[in-house]
Amino acid sequence: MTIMMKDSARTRAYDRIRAGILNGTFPAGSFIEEAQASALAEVSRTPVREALNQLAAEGFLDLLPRRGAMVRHVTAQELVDLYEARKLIEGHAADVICETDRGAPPEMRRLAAEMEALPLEDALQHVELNGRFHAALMAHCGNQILIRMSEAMSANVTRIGFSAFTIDRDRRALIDREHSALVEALDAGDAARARAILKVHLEAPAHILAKLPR
Amino acid sequence: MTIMMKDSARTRAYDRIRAGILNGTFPAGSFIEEAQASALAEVSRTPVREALNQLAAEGFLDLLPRRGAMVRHVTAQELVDLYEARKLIEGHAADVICETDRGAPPEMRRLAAEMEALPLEDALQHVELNGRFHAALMAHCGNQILIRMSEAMSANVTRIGFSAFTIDRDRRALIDREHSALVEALDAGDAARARAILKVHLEAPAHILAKLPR
DNA sequence: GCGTCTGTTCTCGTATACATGAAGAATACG
DNA sequence: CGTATTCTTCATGTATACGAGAACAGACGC
Repeated sequence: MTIMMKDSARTRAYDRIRAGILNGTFPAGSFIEEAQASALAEVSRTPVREALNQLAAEGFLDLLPRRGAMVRHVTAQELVDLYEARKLIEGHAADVICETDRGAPPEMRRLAAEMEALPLEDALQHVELNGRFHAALMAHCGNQILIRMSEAMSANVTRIGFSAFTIDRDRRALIDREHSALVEALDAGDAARARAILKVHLEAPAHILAKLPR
Repeated sequence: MTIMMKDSARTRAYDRIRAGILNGTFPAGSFIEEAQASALAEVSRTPVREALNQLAAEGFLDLLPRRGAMVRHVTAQELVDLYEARKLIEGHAADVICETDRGAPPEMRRLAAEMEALPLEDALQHVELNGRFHAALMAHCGNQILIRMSEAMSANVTRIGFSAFTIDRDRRALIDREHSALVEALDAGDAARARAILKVHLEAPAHILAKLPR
């Protein structure tokens, strides 16, 4: 859905609950009680329920009838699936950009530079910018449906990123290099190279993260 | 989301409103008033609101703050995008099936046969079975994320199918033939042929429907 | 005659009260 | 002492009441 409203009670509830899931206040497997969330967001249960519904639609929660809203475990399989789907969809976007032959979108280059310039301790910002880098790629695929799907997935990618932002120096340098390489491939209109880069860029982390104890 | 509940007020509201959108009770561009929907589903406004939220998440409605829920127009561009996304995702599913080399899922063959045996006047059933045919293809792609995306899209595909179920005899015969050809290609493990069939199978209707006056 | 302003009305957004069903604890029985 | 059953408690699901903002219509001024 992702219809962003100005500043309603529902939005506050959504934001705070989502943050709570990301930062570990609501750990995976636990139940979010409506009264509890209601107190956290300082609103009544009605907007809380709507926020929970939206979060369930985005894959953060499982709504068990008469039981409540359980924070979903991100399974290893789901993680692999998620990155495979991204590879498929972003690969398509790369194809389209190469076909139009107008080079990489300028935001991608800007974001890649920004990420490289980031101090190592700013891991959260790195995750955030990474999301925007890939969003910039998708934004030029010319297909609103795929863009919406990508947005839906990026929520879960962010979630994983947060839980695994203890990325070492080498790994982050690698990510940045792959981003630069992708931008160059797109500029050259070399679809095959772009796909190859996306393949390693999106396959490796999936398998590394999947093996992580969680 | 697609969390199927047993038989709650929310489910009744969802089903009836959805049917109303499909059958034209709520035409595109019109506003669905909560009181009106509440009377239609014979439940109170609370479950109606939750149903509207879900329908908005699935792309049926636009929720305008302080205005109401407007039934979305399906634009020609959106239609083309939708079919392109399906081609991408179902093409991937075909690849996976061909790689595993276990042939087409038996349900696909069964559904294709069922569709061919259908009397011409049973257009609604044809649309329904068509959805299940493609769902059967997706079910074997081994990626839950892509399956969920496909389900989300199939709602809109059904909607378009309903609005355009004045398909002539020749067109339906063509669809059935393409389905059979797809099953055969999958059985042969011929990924390239399967993709080619999906290409025409999913590109043609998009452009035909996009040109339709609506 | 037209534009604007204001008042009314209608619908949505939120809060709260009530009903229903499930989970857990305590007790009784084997 | 262990197990089954029942009762209590508590959270969710649903209904309803209330307040706020927007659209529309009528009247007034230009």
